[in-house]
Amino acid sequence: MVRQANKAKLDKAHAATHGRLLDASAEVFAEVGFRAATVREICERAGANIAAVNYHFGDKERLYAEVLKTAYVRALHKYPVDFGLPKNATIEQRLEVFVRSFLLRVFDEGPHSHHGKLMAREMIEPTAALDSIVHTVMGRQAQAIMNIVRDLLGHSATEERCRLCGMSVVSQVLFYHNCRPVISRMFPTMKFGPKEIERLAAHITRFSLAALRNYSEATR
Amino acid sequence: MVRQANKAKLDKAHAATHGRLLDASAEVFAEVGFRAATVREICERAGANIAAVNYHFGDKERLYAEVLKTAYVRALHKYPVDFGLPKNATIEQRLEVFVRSFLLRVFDEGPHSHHGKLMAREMIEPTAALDSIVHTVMGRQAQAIMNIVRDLLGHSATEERCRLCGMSVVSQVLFYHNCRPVISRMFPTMKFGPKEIERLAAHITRFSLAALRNYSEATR
DNA sequence: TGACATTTCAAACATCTGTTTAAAACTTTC
DNA sequence: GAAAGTTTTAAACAGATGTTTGAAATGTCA
Repeated sequence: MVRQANKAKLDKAHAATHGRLLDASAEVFAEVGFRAATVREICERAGANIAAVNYHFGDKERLYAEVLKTAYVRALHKYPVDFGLPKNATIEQRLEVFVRSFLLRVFDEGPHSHHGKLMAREMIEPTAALDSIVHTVMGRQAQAIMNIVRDLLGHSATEERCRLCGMSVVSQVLFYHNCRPVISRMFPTMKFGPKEIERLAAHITRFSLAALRNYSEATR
Repeated sequence: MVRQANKAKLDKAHAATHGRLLDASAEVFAEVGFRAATVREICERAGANIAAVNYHFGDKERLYAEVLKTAYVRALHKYPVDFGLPKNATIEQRLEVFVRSFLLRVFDEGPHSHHGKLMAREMIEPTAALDSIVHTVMGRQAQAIMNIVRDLLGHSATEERCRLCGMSVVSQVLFYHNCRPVISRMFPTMKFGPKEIERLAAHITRFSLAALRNYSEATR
């Protein structure tokens, strides 16, 4: 039996702990991964009881799925694929904007930004939550870079070639984020602040532009 | 008190289980990662008792460190950076050989080849074992690609530019391996057999050659 | 053969983990 | 204000995990 009447305070309390659990668990999941994260640590950071996760989300796995999805959507909303792109942009601008917003998205580490770390872990150890993401939000990103690449290669380029070249662009962005443990051990001076990210964006755009413009002429 | 005398059978028995433990644990560590791997599973596959890991290696962590190091060294020995490179090779050949042997190394999945998977996990969740690897064996690889890049960019290129371009090459190789869960979900037809790896090597070499040859002319 | 060393073994230990439970605290509704 | 519904709480549960232990088995060597 459901009561439709006014129950503001209860709803507010429910939403409050629900939200605190989401925030806290996003933090913990990003820090140590799904498996190593404990519901005890999550609940402690959320200021909630040990049973809160099961009461509000059913189990740890469904909590994680919700965390991953919202982190992805939020990051894509904060840094859209066409972030600040002028109406009649050149193809060079389109590539640069794609690369820069992608970098900003994965490197963003604000209190509500865990998309980069969470996705990096999904790459190595995928969970069930990854499937729905790939086939919904991620597809649009793939289309965006494929269109840019096709315009640069010329429309006679095969689908496979566009795909490979698209991945060559994407790979460069992900490398700096996902392989940071190795990079920072090998080049300890390398930092990843806003200024450095801008330099990275410039390099990746330049490297990729040179490659795509001269791909057909390059002998193997 | 140490006996120096003939103790062949004991030594053999020791070395045998020691080796079986290394093989079995390499398998398990590669499959599920350090944390999710259980010594029970490892010992079962090795046909050894639960206490074998602690007796032979002290603890799980030291076993892992030995597994990682030997896997890396073995892979680099099987596919050296200059794998089949002729004496007076062109710069194009040097790049292609670097890319191909790198791909073969990370994608190799024989019964004794877990280097790729182990290192992919190290990237996301580094253990203490990574430090020693980076500063020994990995440094040589970095030098190899840096030399190739410098020769292609011209010797006036700055150290930072060579570093960035070197990483742009490396990133493409690692992407196809490390991000395979996403790739195979997005493009289910894509396979990674020997033939496909050869095509990948050709693409990455071609893309990178076009980029490096025209890097200085590319406007941003 | 018998004293000693090494390796293997089954069992137990201590700890940690996600989840469940049943009662308590709180809120809403009438 | 009392009944009903909702959320929180502390405690317990059941299973898994790395490690330890002390005895048994196996090998070495004088």
